[in-house]
Amino acid sequence: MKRPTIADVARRAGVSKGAVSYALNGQPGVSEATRRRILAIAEEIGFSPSSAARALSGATAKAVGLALCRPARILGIEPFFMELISGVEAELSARSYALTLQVVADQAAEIAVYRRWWAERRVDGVFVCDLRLDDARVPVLEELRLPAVVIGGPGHTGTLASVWSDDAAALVETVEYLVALGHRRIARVGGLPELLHTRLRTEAFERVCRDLGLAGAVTVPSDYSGEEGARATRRLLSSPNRPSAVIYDNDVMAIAGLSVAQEMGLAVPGDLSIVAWDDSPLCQLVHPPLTALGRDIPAYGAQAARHLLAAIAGEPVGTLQDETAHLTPRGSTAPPRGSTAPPRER
Amino acid sequence: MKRPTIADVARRAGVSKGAVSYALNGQPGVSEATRRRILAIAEEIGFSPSSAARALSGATAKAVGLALCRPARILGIEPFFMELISGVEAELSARSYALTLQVVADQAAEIAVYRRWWAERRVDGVFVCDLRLDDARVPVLEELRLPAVVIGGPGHTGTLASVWSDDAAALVETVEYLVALGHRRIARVGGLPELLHTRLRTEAFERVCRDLGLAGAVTVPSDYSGEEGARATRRLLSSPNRPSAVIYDNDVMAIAGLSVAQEMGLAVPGDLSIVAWDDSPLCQLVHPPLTALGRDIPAYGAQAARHLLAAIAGEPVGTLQDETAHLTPRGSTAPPRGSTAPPRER
DNA sequence: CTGAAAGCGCTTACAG
DNA sequence: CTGAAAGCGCTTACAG
Repeated sequence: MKRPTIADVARRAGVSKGAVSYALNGQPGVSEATRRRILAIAEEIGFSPSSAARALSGATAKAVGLALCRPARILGIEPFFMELISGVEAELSARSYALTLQVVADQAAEIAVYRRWWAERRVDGVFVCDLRLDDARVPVLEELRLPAVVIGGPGHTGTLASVWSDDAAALVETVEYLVALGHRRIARVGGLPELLHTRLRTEAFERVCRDLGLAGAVTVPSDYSGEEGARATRRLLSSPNRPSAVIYDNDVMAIAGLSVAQEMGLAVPGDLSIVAWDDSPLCQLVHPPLTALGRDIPAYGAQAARHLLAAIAGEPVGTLQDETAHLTPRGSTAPPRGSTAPPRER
Repeated sequence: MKRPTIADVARRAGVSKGAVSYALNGQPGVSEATRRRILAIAEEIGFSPSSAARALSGATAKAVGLALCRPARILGIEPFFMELISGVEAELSARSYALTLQVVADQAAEIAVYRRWWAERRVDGVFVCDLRLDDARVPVLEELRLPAVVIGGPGHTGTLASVWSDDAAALVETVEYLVALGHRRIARVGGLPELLHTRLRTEAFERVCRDLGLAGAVTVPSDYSGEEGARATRRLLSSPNRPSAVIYDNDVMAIAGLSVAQEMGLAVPGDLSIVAWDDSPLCQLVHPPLTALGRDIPAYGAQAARHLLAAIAGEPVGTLQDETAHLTPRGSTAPPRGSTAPPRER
């Protein structure tokens, strides 16, 4: 089957190629009647402008890029990215933008991908995930003047646009909730320490624990995998002053932690309360169901996509705050059991 | 920053644009010394050929497409697609191919996406997931002559290339394993009934149960969600002749089933054995860890990608069988407890 | 409101 | 082995 071109449409409509182009792009230069006739013919013969020709004539590539820098094992198990992508897609496809996805091994490879995309004019803009402190990607994207939206923050985004959610506030709320239940020994299994949002959560955790006079507010780092979640939990639970509550930086580690606790003969929530970030259907599949911090990730992705399209359109874009994760109490949290309550601080 | 073009490279190298093109594409027409010099200059000034210009000159778009037709909720929770994408990417990026991802609402939308991609010349080929019986996408792709690799089968792929895995054999192995343990009442919670691989599994299940003289080999359909897995399990376990073993078509439903069993006071594996498809890290996070059918999904994706690139290159490609899922016995399966053994058939 | 033409940045026959 | 040129299918000033 031969692909129809703009010339085919022009011939059948009895107009010039220019007229077809104007009609298709909603530009002035054709009468309303002609425009309608041209559109009908394009539709009839299944014409869509060649994205290559369009991009080459100085218009946009009508594509944006997303590079993901996580090993396959972790990518698969974290619902976050797929949910984010779903939300991004919903917004993009409504405006006929394509999403170009690339899985990369490390930051250097990711930067190389940005440079290549830019040189190839393959994308009009990019999303940046997993922001780090002094992130090397930020100055590169600024230098290339490639429109970008950082998914994360606040801060450390240079002059790039960004969307973020206040994890620190959510963490404080969680600690206060646990303290209200009577917990005094709270620990945390954190995500990758080099990620900014991990750092922000850790700082908020230490601050609120200090403010509330809680001792031993330790954060054990991890790579988000179930194995590390289990290992961290074992370490925490076998320490002399074991915590009565643990906050996990993702759902998978929380579920692993729940297993470990049960394995060690500790009742949840009787002996140990558990809170998971990234509330997902998984949290409700286990017993007891997990108290979790959740928010609408597809909506977050949609927000990021709108922001990026605005940046590409040349609109002034800055920092956009999305909703803060909210706590959904479920069966995995309760007041600490009297018999196992930690000794009162003195 | 101005993007370098082939003319910039040609000028600095003191050769024609044609020579640069030949050098870059490994074509004859330039001496080895000149080629090396040109490549060095391209590297130095960060030149990559414009994908649009390249695509427009009749070369390929250097991109392939993947349309996913599942709701966000399900996409996120199934590690399958992200693992598949990881494997696909590994192969594509090694050959500088981009992956264009699109989430669609239904088959009609998916077909529209294929037609648009084709008309726009946006991709050189596509992957087709979730094959159905009499799948409407197959004749469309044949008509468009858009290179495609169906991920699924066997059969029902028309003249399209495909990669598949023998789910029927894996299912038979699983049933035989359960029967060897002493189970006589085996049920199954299946995936979406309209998907071909669900159908093939169901047929294999019914066949092997008939061959082995097992009664009540029922398959309850589902949408792969934890909720439906839980509902189906409740229904199965409260039937008068409840099964002593259940096979689930994915890991999430198996975990939900485990929860339901424990909720209903049934011991796993004492009162109920559980087997999950799609062995994933999740299966080892729960208690007891789940006996599961697994295979290397990133490798499957890589295989599919190689196959698609071969099809795009015009090589004759057909049907490729990938490894069959293998059963990993873990704590969720055991001989049925004597007291709860089903009455002997007579 | 419409038509003829240049130009985007490549690839690829075609001469030399 | 190299250079000059056509052409891919659009968009967009520029004349009419």
